[in-house]
Amino acid sequence: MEGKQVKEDMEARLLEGGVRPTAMRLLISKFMLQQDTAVALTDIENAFAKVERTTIYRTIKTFEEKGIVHQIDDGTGIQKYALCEKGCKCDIARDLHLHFHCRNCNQTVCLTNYKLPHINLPQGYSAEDISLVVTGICKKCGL
Amino acid sequence: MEGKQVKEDMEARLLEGGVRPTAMRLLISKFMLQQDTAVALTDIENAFAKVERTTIYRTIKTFEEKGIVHQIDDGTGIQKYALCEKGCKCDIARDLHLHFHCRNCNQTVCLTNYKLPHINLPQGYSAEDISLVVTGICKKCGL
DNA sequence: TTAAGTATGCACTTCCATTGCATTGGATGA
DNA sequence: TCATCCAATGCAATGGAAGTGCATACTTAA
Repeated sequence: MEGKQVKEDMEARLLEGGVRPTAMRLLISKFMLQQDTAVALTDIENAFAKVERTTIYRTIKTFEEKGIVHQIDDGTGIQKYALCEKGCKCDIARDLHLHFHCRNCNQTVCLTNYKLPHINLPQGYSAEDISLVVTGICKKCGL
Repeated sequence: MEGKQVKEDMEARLLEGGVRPTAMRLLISKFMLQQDTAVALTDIENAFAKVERTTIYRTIKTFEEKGIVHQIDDGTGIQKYALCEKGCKCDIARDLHLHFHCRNCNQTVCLTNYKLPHINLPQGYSAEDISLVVTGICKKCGL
């Protein structure tokens, strides 16, 4: 029952984003929903051994274009992704948030409650996107 | 005369950082000093066609370890580097600054006058490094 | 001048992102 | 129901950048 609910939710969300909710896409999006950290392509690949890398790659790209996931560059050089929150428009002031990368466990999390501070820019510069990544030791590793 | 001054300055700076000021290292550091944007390995490689990639790579790594340059991850997936300012200890509150990446000209600059705002973290998390990159249109491209 | 340690050059590997093309599958209209 | 079309998926291959092992050249100090 819970599973079914989740499935329907994700399905609605994909449709809303203009993405056809294929089995593959539901699978991948549900997987991402279950994670509490940002995932790399390889993570998804490992979770679904049978699925082609390319498929995952393109699925994620589609999600990204449609605003279903956002990309995170945590400084490791490996692209990570996390589901956007509901109603997210990736608006700088309202939706973008802080990311934390733990150098010990190598995991990256979205701190969605920690929005970006206001940032001043020199005259003539215009901001379209902001990436704020704090690196250090996370709660789990810091004990 | 100016050139000589620069050379001596850089030499002093390398020595200060505990790096032997070889011809190669002076060359590379001086090149970086002249740039007003962060440079990628490839940029340096192109500037000095005769020099081995690996040498540049290791030179930069050395610089980075000794706190002479800092690495910038501007979201392009390509590592960029810029000289630290004098007296920089890469201290979060005092030295770290904002980076701006222009999606038009693809250049990344250090806005050293724009220090990082204070950032709150959830209980249990500790910050060691912060990367703040704003993407958008720079002054030159925005006209 | 020689020995030791460091820096540089060359060749090679690995990892991940990305693309082209063939194939499958699902929606749609006849 | 069947034919058709387009989107999604799978497979193979490419490309770009980071990184490493080893041989050689250079510097410094004894």
